[in-house]
Amino acid sequence: MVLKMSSLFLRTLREDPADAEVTSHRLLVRAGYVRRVAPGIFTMLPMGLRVLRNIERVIREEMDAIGGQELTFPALLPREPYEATGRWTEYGANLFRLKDRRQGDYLLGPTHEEMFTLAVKDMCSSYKDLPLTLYQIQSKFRDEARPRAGILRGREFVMKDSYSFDVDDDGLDAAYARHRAAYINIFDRLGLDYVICSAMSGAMGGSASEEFLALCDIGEDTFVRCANGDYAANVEAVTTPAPAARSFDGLPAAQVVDTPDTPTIETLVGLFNARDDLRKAEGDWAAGDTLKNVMLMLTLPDGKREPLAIGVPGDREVDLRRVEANVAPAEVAPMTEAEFAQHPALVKGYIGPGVLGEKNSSGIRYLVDPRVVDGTAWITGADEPGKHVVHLVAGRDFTADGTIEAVRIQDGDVCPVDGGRLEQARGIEIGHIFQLGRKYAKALGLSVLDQNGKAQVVTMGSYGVGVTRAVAVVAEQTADERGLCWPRELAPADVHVVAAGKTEEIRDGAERLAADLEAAGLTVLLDDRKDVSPGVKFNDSELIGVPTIVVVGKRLADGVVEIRDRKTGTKEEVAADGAVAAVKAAIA
RNA sequence: CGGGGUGUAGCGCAGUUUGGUAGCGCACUCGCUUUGGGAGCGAGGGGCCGUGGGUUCAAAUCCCGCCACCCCGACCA
Repeated sequence: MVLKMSSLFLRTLREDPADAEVTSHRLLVRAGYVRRVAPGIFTMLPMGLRVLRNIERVIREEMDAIGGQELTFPALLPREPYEATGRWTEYGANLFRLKDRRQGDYLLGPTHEEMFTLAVKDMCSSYKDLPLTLYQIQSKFRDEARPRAGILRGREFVMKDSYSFDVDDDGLDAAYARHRAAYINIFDRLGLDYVICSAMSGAMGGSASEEFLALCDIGEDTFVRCANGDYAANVEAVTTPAPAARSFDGLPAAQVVDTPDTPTIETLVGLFNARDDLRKAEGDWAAGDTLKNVMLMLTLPDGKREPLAIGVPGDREVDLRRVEANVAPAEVAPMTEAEFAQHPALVKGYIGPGVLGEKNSSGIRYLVDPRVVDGTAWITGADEPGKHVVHLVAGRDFTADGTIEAVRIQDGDVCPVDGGRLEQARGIEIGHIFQLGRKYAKALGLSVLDQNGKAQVVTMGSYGVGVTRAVAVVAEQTADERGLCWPRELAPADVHVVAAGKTEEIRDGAERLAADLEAAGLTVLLDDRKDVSPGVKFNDSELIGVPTIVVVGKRLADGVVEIRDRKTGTKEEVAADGAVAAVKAAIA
């Protein structure tokens, strides 16, 4: 195929569009791949569509390779199935809802668990029909509060979603593993730099869950990884290795101390360090030796509110997103003054484990950071104005109701796998695999008969790839200061032939070469525009980002054309009559 | 939903402070020249200046309201 730029529906922009900030958005618009229609809604122009289709092809090949069967559900869906699973309301404002002329409720599908589940219910009734993996590549609709970064986060976007159906948990594990391997193949073939992160399965339910995050500074997800490369996790899902419990032997008795004028943890620690009689066994007291108790309110799905106290080392902040992930589906907010007032046992600024806990005077559930293990000694509030308690030992002087991952993760935190140092990085979620379990099958009545003729609720896995997003992420990761720079597998063409010069010889030579390359099975982008100077064509070729560029120009008279590598910038002169072979060699 | 910013030609912008014929660059059309890194000269076409009201002899410009969009945050795949 030869795409002639003289007639191709393509227009490059000399200047950056004013509304584009991030690299991929800027370049995809400038190079004529996409156009914005409305916030978070984009048109794929011919060049953009070619890249999108290439990504889809890679995904189809890998999904088919693990036995996935492709189908397509409508995007316009009736309310009822989503009512049955509760998502008509639970999905919230992000769901595009609409009415038909008879006032019937419809929605634009944000994801299709319900439809897949019902389709399998419709078609399958025996364990012999399973295992089964179905997938589709289709437009999804989510009414994002704030679409951003061009096609990176849109309100309409193409997604590959697949679902596995198994009779038992072993089957689900196997399906999950197959998808994981397929996703690794997909993202490797897309040439992406990514990590696989442990993730929370969240409100969707289910157990195992991993996210594929493409490394990217403009990414919306923060994750941590171990410097040794053996661990990566979404911040919500990071687990803190609990230190071994220590013996109580030889620990001083707890002691209540007057602590006037200690408004901050620093001043508090300073006071204790200044008192010889309150010395720590070794070294000085530090902020991390204090136990800070943070009061929160949970809002449960049924609307009930419930207080929660969280104890963390004083040098750490509480990360509400992590708390929320761990108490899902409840929502979390700091306790208000009015709510404080309803709990007389709480002395603001001096709250300690003395009153916290379901068995103590406040009756408030008390969860602590995993670092608070038996045998650790703390400085914390004494539940009286102006007083703190020191040498308060966990397991001896107080017991919490449990532990919770609540502290904001910091660089240097300990890796739960090998004890190495964790570091934070930003990423963009391009794939997510997780074990849904039986939630949807149960809600929609999907079961099959097993060998014994007994009905078994089917267990499901759910696996997604953001296809539109992948276009942006690949652009983001590969672009340089000159423009886009596609990996071969995804490029809108195999080779970009530039006719640099307006003589008939040059134009004919370029057209002949394009035809020869086409005959050799390559897709060719041919810059045959007349009245466009070579400089413009060179710049456009670099902006557009086809990986191999062949310049047919003044040296054609000597029987020579130039092959350029877009990524490295290297140039090589080859004989014009051997150009096809040279290009094929460059591409291989 | 909170904070900030911007709406003027297809794109990028000036003009608004101090009211008085709507401009510049790119792109587009025609002619001549030019042709290996965003060519030159000449001649053109294209605007309800986001929107509604108000002030005024006169509003892109001043006043009030509304809307849209972008960015940051919250939220979310």
